Amino acid sequence: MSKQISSKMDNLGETLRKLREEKQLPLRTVAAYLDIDQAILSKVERGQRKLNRDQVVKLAQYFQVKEETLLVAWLSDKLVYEVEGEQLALQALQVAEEKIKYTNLKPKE
Amino acid sequence: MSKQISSKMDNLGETLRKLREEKQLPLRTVAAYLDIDQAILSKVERGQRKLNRDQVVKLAQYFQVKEETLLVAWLSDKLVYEVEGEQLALQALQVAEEKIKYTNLKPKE
DNA sequence: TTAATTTTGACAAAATGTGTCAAAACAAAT
DNA sequence: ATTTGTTTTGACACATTTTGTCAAAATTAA
Repeated sequence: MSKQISSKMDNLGETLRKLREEKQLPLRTVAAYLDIDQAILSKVERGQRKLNRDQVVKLAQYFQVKEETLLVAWLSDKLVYEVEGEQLALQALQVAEEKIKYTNLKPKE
Repeated sequence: MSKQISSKMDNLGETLRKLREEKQLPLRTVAAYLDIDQAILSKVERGQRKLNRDQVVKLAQYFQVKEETLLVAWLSDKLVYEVEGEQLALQALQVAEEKIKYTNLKPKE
């Protein structure tokens, strides 16, 4: 069977909420750690706001999870947001992948 | 052999420059059609500025090429820009693809 | 060298992003 | 059922980014 696909698995907001609830922490506490208002964190967890890269990295530390996990969720959320509502989303993603693979292949120039 | 990969093939800027040069048009003319300054178009063709969706659609009309072609180039450029410099770019793109496939699968809810 | 085109960078205006604050809504709770 | 703690909402302010103009500099063609 191939990789499981579920929003719970990959969305940053839901992942963060789950982590926070596991530890029974109020928004207030986690928000304070990030030095932002709890209102923002509430919105982040429900996908209405984005965090910046540094905040995501800090949260990986805080919750003791692999930075990579949260960063991929964060980045892919941004990508999905970018192509939201586009018929050609999938094709664009595939072309973007090829472009990235290509530039990774020859990093010179 | 698989799909050819080259920046010329997929980048919006280079595609537009090629189309414009084929028709021997100065930046001024195409820019006027879009109702923007030629400076912007110059930057677009060299990848220093982005167009918006409507402008891309207008240019497909103008140059008589498939809208889809330019839109995929435009969208994928945006995606590449979004993950520029990220180690996890490829993984994020793949996850984003899965998310899109998934939501396309069940458009309800 | 002139004339046309393209490129560059300083600037302005508009749009978006990022955060605060306080009130409203919700949940637990016994 | 009111209290206490938490979460959600929306109005607001400030900062940053986008999107464009303009004119001068650089480049290309004649």
